[in-house]
Parts: sequence; C-alpha cells; structure tokens
Amino acid sequence: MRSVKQAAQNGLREPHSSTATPLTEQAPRLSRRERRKQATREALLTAAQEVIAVKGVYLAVIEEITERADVAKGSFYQYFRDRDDLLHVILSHRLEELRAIVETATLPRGGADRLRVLLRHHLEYFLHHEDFLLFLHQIRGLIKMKGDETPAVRGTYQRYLTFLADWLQPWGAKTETPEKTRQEGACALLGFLTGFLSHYAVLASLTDLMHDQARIEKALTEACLAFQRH
Amino acid sequence: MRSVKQAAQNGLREPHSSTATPLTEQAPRLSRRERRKQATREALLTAAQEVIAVKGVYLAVIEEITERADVAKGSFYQYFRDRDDLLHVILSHRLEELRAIVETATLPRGGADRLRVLLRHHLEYFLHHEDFLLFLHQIRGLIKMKGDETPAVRGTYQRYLTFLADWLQPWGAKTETPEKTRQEGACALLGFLTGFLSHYAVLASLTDLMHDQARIEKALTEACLAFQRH
Amino acid sequence: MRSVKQAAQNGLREPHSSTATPLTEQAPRLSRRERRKQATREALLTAAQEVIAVKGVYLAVIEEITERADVAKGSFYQYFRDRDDLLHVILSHRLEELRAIVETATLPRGGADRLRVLLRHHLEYFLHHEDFLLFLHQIRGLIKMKGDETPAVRGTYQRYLTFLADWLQPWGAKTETPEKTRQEGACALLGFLTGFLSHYAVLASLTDLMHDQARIEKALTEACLAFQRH
Amino acid sequence: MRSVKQAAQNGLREPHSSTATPLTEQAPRLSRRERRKQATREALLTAAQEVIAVKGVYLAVIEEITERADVAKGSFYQYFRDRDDLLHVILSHRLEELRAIVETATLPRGGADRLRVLLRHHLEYFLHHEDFLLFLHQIRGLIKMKGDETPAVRGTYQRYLTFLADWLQPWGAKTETPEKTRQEGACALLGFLTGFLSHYAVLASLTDLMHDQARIEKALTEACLAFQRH
DNA sequence: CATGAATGAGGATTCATTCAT
DNA sequence: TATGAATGAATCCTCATTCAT
Repeated sequence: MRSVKQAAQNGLREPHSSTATPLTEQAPRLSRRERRKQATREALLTAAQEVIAVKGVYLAVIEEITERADVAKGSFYQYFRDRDDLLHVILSHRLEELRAIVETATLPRGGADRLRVLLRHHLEYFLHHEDFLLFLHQIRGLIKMKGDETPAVRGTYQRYLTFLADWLQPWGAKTETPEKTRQEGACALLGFLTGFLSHYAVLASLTDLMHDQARIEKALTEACLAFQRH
Repeated sequence: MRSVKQAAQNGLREPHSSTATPLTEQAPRLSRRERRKQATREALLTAAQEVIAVKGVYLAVIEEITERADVAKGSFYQYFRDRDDLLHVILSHRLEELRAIVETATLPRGGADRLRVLLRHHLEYFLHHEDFLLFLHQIRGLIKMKGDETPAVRGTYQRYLTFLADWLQPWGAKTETPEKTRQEGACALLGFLTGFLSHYAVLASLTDLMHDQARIEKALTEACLAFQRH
Repeated sequence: MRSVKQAAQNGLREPHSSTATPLTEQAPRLSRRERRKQATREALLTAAQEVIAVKGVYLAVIEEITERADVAKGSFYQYFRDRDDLLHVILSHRLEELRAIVETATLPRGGADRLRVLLRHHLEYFLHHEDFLLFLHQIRGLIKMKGDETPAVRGTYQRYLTFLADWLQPWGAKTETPEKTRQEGACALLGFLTGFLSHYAVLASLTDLMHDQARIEKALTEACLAFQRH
Repeated sequence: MRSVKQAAQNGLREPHSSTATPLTEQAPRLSRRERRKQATREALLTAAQEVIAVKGVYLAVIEEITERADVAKGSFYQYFRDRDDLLHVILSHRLEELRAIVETATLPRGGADRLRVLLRHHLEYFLHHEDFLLFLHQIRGLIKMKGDETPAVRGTYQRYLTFLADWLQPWGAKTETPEKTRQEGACALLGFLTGFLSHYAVLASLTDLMHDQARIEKALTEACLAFQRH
C-alpha cells in the first residue's frame, strides 16, 4: 500500500475520508456531480452500517456493502481508503450524532444533573440503536489490538471520551475537577452503560429492557455518581 | 480389534473438547503416550491464548497457533473441532479458573461483602490477565452476532453470570432476591468492571491503574452497591 | 450509482451459471469487455472438460482447471458457484449439444426409425467424444450418491431422458405409448449404449470399435427394439 | 511409495491382499491369532462395503471404515496396501460371489438358455445388492481413468467378463463362437443390465423395479439375444 | 468517476499415511 | 500386531484490492 507520504508527493487524489465530513452539511451550492458523489457516499455509509449491524465489524464484507448500496465494488475505494478508513468515518459520524444530541440538551449547572442528562441520552440512544452498541464494542476491541495501526480511530474515540469528561465538569465549580478524575468519570459513564448492556444482552434481549428503562437509568446514574464520589 | 474396554478408555475418536478438562487434574497414572497427548493439547491451548492476546479472537489464525505450539497444522483438529470449539474450550477454562479463585475465597454472609470480594478478585484477575479482558470482550461480541451458531459459548458465558448471581445472594436473607434482580446485579458487576476497564484502556494503559487498584476497587464496588440499591 | 438499467444488463452479481448459455450464441453486439468475459468463461469450460477427461469428475482439481485456462484461481468463482455448479453447466452444455444434433436430424414417423436415428447419433457422438462417455458415467454415480444435494444435476439428466422418451414417441400413433414405457425405452437406449461401451472399454480400447461401428449400431438398435417389444 | 520390487528385496512383509482370499475358506486349522486376523480383515471388508454403499468409492474415507470396524486407523494398513488395494479385494470378493452363484446354477446346453440364466441371476443380484451396482459402476470409471495404475482391478474385471463370455458358450456347439463375439456378448449382458439400471435409477428408485422384475428380465434377455443375433 | 473482471494471498479443513509405543 | 497421535500436502473457497475500459 502506498504510504500517505508517497501519495502526497505524487499529488494523487486520495479519498479524503479521514477528514470526517460533519453531519451538519451546510453545503449551499454543489454542482450536480458533487451532489451525486455525496449521495453515493451516503449510500455506502448507510449500507455499511446495515451490514455491520448484522455481520459485525469483522465479518462485514465490502462486496456486500457495495451491493446493498447498489454501487460497483471498485467505487468503494473512491470514497474510502480501506476498511479501517470506513470504520473511522462511521465512528466519527455516529459519535458526532451523539455529541449533537447531547449539545442540544440544556446544560445544567451541577455535576450530578449533568451526569443524569448524559446518561439518559446515551441510554436512550443505545437502546434505540443497538447496532451502534455492538459497533462501539467491536471498535474498542479493535483499538485494543491494532490501536497503533489505526491511530485515527483511537483518537476519535479518545476525543469523544474527553468531550464527555469536559461536559461533566460542573459549571462555576470552585475547584476544577482534575483532568484524570474527569476522564475516569467519562470511562465510568460509558463503560458502565455499555458494559452492563453488553452483559445483559448475553442473558436476554435488550428490548426487554425498554420497559424498565427508567429504573435502569436511575440505577446506572446512581452507580456513576457513587463511582465519582470515590 | 479394539475391545470395548479400550474404546471406553480412549473415549470418543471425536475431539472431546466440549467436556472441558477440569483444571484440577488428578492425573493418577497416564501412559507416556497419554501424557504426550495432554502436553500437546496444553501447548495448543497456551499458544492459542498467546496468539489471541495479540491478534484478537477474529484475527487469530490456526496456522499461527500450531506453529507456536510447534505441532503440525493438522494436529489442531485432533483436539478441537474447529475455531469456535477452541474458543469455547478457552472460555470454559478461564471462567473455571475465575470460578475456582472465587470459590476458594471465604464466603461472607452479607451481600455487600460478597460483592466486595467478588469485585476485588475479578479486578485483580483482569488487571493481571489483560488478555482475558480482551478475550471476554470479543467473545461477547461473538455471542451477540452468532450466538445461535455457537450456543455452547453463549451457554457457558450465561452459566458464569448465573454463578455470579447466585454467589451474590446473601446468606440467610429473609426474603430471597428475585432471580431477575440477581442477574442484573451480576451484569452490573462484570459489566461495570469490564466496561470501565475497556474504556480506560482507550485512553491509557491499564497498567497505569495498578497503582490505584485499591481506589478503583472501592469506587467500582460502591458503584455496584449503588446500582443494586435501585 | 448504477442505474437499474445497467444492473439489468449485467445480470446478477452472482455467477449466473444455472442459466446455461445457449450453444447457439447470436452475440449481436458485445462490448470488448463482455467478449473478454465470455472468452474467459469459455476457456474455463474448455479447460475443465479437458481436465475432467483425464482425471475424472472426482479428481479434477479447480486449480488445475484455472491453470490450464490461464486465469487466476479466484476467477473460477466469478463464473461458477462451486465444483457442482461447474459440473452442472458442463452437463447442460453437452446434453444441449446432443439434443441439437438430434433435433437437426429429420424426424421419421415410425418408432423403430426414430430409435435407429437416435441410437446412431448417440453412438456416433460417444465414439467421438469418449470423454463425455466417462463424464456422463460419473455424473450418474454422483446423482446416485448425492442426488439430493445437487438437484439441478439430477434434474438436467432427467430432463434429457424425458426428451429422449418424447422423441421416441412415433408420430400419429393411434394409442400413445404410456409415459412409463417411454421412459424405460429411453433408459434402455442410453443405458444399453453407455453400458455396452463402458464395459467394452474395460476389455479394449473404444477406438477399436470404430471399424465395426455399423455392425454395433445395428446390434444395439435391434437390442433396443427387442427390449421395447416386451 | 516403495515399489513392490523393493519390498521384495527387503524381505518386508507386505500386506498380502493382492492375492484375493477366496470366499470359500477351507481354513482347517488356524491358530487363534490367525483367526483373529481373519476376523479383523473381514470386519474391515464389511465396514468398507457399508461405507462405500453410502459415500461411494471416492468419498469413502478410511477412518470411517476403521471406525465402523472398530479397529485402529493404522491397522487398516496391516491388511491393505492402500485404498486401491482395498477396492481390488472387494471387487474380487463380490465377483467371486457372483461367480459362485452362477456356477451353482444348472448349466443348460443352449446359448439362449444360458444367457437367460445368467441374466436372471445378475438382475436378481443387482436388485438386491444395489450397493454393488454403484460399486461396479464406479470401479469401471476408475479403470477408465487410472486403469494403468491399478492393473489388478482392471484384470479382475476383465477376467469376470471373460468368465461370462465362456459361460455363454453353448455346449457341444458345432462351430465355436469366436472369442471376440463372446466377449461382446458378455459386455452386452452386463452392460445392458447395469446401464439400464443406472439410468433407471436417475428417474426413480430401483426398488420400484422389483414389482416388474419378471418383465424387465424378459425384456433385457430378449435385448441381449437380439444383440447377439447381429 | 464508475465499473466489475481479474488477481492471488490467505485461511479452514480434510485425509492418506507413517511411526513410535 | 495393534494403536492412534502426528504429519503436511492437498484442496476448496473467500475477499480486499487493483486496473483496464
């Protein structure tokens, strides 16, 4: 595979996927061709997520994705450098989506309330996007193993955790919570949530939880708060 | 012609992996050949876990395992039906190991103390066997996707969760905790722990945590307790 | 994004082998690419038949076929789902060829004359395509054993026998010959011919028969007629 | 593989299978060990035929045979040089059995009557030993392809055809039928029979024929007679 | 840019055969 | 002799990626 460096030297147009396109495209004026390209790209991303939802990250096959997007196999490489690149783009998109949801919410002052809000939205999102739960799960596995090969993926995940950590910081607090503590809090928040859900899924279907969503939300919130008190 | 007796001694010609060899081998008298066989099997299992620790469950390749175990590729199939079988055997072994550790511990009466013990031992184990953290993680992903194809794996994982749930049950409690609650407790225990750790690992190395083991243990315990109170 | 039109032109992404390409290609206008594709397919089919002629159906190895066709191993699977699919396509092609030969012949009215024609053409074909004699022989064995796994193959063979049976039906006969009788007649015709030849081949080379072709033809014809009289 | 010649030089004990043990063992006094060996050998042969009946000659796996015979895999090679050797022994046994049946029958004087007898017995045998029909079928295919590699198999088959040819020779005939004609007669006899049956099996189950055995027998006989008249 | 045929490096699995015990 | 663990060549099939059109 040509190294990025070489590509830059040669001036070849590499797929620009790494610069994750923000979801909120203002895109005022695009040529028809440009719009076409965007449509194809979106089709591929949608198809990819559908396939991954069923087969998982590892067993998702590119041909199945292009087929579902009704695009030629070769076209995939016009939009994504390779499989890892695709994963990174998807991860970025979805985390961006989550971030948008969170940022839309009113931002309470107190730490506890902030955590409550955060947890509610994430639980809500995961219960209604089970596919993303699995996706994040597998991505984490990927980072653990080949985190150094795909620094972009790890970076994006890290940035999201940092975003959560920052968001958790109460407003106007006398003493700012130390960086480390905030990050641990973010890990606890996302970790407890996904960890609990992924284990629950081993025993039963997650849809069973929808009835008890409020109760679980409360319990998880209290757990996070308890964690942070120590 | 082999006598029935011999046949019984040798067991089935099929790899008998499903009957997970108990960790506590009494091994009274084994012929040299039998010992050799055990050695090969152990070598394969060890090699497999080493490879999986590096490459992960999905990218672990059988040839690499046999190479590392210094046996022929074909020999693998003398001991394991296929990849999934291998995973099941490893899972069984390690969960058995965990179970043994837990069962060795003195069994306190109160629920909170039991949870404390359980969490301490699991945290201890995971911090010193990071490979198993990843393994369990990926196994859960596997179950989510092809749980119906490998019911044995799912069953074994479920049984361990049930074991934890039962163990958590305080002794002499007036009103027995309902099944569902206990299972949720087990999911929280293992989920919080693994979820937190796997997220922490995204940000930093788990070895960093070793210094703070006591603090984290306390925080996680309190989190679980808080969860269970709701 | 591919338009529906294009998709229709290209057909399914799956190897479409089941729809046996008709022997009589009108090939009106094919793009160069399309012609290339056809050429590859033909090359594979030719190579396959050559290999099978030497190694037989069971021992014919895909790599040898692709090697002989001078294409990559993987290309095979662009054209055929698997080995069985290949066999089915070959069987279809050759039976189609035979059928075409028969149908080209003038169609006499009487049953005896029809049988004569049929037998002559088949004997002629088998003597000049010894490879197909072996192929049919082995295909029959295959059907006997895994006929349920490859219903397509069995079906195609059955259809050919039915075709023969129908063809044998004299024109304008007062009382139509019952289905069963006609089918037995077809089995006798092909069975006597291939059975005799395959046994003869055990004792000597089939090429020896070429001198006596007329005599053998007569004898076999009379045998079939005698069979049908009872 | 060591050539037979070398084996002879080295004085090693090669499995003596090639000298097909006649079915009618007089075996007056054998040591217990000798009897054991015979029993194992018989068990292997029986098992082999059972497996071949289901899987066919090509897909029959040695391990399955030894398993069914309840013998260690390695023991197989104590009794048979290799797979081909096994096939040869089985062929010899079964043809010997057929020969015995035929020779037990009263031997009529006229050619037609002899043929009638022969055909009846063979049809009878094939209908009640469908496995052997498939076996002979596949053996013939084998001979066609690697007849030079296994001259023993071809020879045995040829000898049986010759036996039939000789048996067909009417007693006290003025002018002896020429060798060639007699052999063709034998090929017709066996060929018509097996050819018809193997084609019939493509359309329906051979067991359906049992009801019509008499009719088919007559028809086939007449066919053979008609063949011989030309 | 889009296309999809071609490629070939894997990776899983099977199985005849050997050989130490 | 009997055993069955060990072997590794053979084979099927998949799939990411390239590239000519």
